[in-house]
Amino acid sequence: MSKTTDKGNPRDRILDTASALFYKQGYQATGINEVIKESGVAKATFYSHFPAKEDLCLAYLEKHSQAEKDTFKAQVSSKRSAKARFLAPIEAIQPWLESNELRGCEYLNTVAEVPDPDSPLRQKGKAHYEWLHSFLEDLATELLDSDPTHYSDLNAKKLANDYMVYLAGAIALTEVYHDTWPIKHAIKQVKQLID
Amino acid sequence: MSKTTDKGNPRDRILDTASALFYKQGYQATGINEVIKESGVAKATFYSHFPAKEDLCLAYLEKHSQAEKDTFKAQVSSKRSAKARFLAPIEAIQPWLESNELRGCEYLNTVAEVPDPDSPLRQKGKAHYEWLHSFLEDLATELLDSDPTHYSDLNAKKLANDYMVYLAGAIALTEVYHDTWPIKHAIKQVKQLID
DNA sequence: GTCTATAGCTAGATAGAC
DNA sequence: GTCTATCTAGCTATAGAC
Repeated sequence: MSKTTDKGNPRDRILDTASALFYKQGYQATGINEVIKESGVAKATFYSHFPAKEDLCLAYLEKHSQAEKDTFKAQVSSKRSAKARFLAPIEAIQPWLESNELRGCEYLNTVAEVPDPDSPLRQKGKAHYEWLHSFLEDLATELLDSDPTHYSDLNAKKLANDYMVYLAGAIALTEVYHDTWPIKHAIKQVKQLID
Repeated sequence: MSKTTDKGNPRDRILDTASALFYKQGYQATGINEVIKESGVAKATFYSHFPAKEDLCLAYLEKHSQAEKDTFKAQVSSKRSAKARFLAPIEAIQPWLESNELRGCEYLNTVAEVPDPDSPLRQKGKAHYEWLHSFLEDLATELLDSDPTHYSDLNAKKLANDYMVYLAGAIALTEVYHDTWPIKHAIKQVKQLID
């Protein structure tokens, strides 16, 4: 329990602890005292880094958002063909859901807990989905440009919209059913969209 | 504020109040004291009807589930063609979302707040989606049987899975974006599935 | 940065008188 | 069924000593 053996600076310890708890238990169900106790910092230290609970949750969402963007970009970069690059994001989601006990998406879950659409927390969630949306639209454009004749009846914007709905539906239902069939189905369907 | 002018018996008043609050504010953010105060009953009266907060939430989910089943059934019954009947559920969802300030689905929202997949609350949510799933599969089967030649390349089970993913994705994203484009897109896509 | 103490409030739930 | 009072516990957040 000595402070020196704990990895990272206090702020990182707080954020890592809070991230795990917010994701596992939810925002409202996680208390500040719990975060402080588990991260092993003093109360004043906590409040010097995060003036309020909402700031902590914002930092958690931001951190996960950055990590997910990096993961998606890396997955896409590792593929050569435009088709494989297009499919990379949704294919990365299944193992991610499985490694998180099918707890679903941190942004969808947080949005569900915060009724006010103007809340900074919801704006953060929306911003992440908007980033993903434009990321997928870029991949769709790249795919369509790679073989204009073959994909002449497809539209990049519409394809990206479709991708988003499949993706969100699969994540939400995988959590509801606590079963992977929805994400497996969505992967098949997104493949079929471009066949 | 006199008790006699309040409509309904105490249990109904409690349940109606709680339903509105749970849906609008969320499960964790809604307090028992708030429900008791707003419904105008005594504390002991409340606890005689609902031994714990979870029981109240279960009753709320059950009530909404029954109402939604009735709505879906009525919408489908009002259509003549198998195609219109098939599309009725998702077409009913857009006005429903709009009339609820795009707050989304009570089951998706509750599932997001309750991490334990074995919780009675989550089981209730799952059961509702399973009912809808089989309802849509019946409509898909009816549609395919109505013109076997035309729909020879479709499969009712797969079609119902697809319908479910579109539907859940549209509801979740409509809440995230606080915009109706996802449900509008999903309606178009489900139509296209059977064209 | 650390610690303890605590304010001020609200939560879920219970008890007793009527 | 009604009411008020209250218990225990937890919460977010602040203050003061080191």
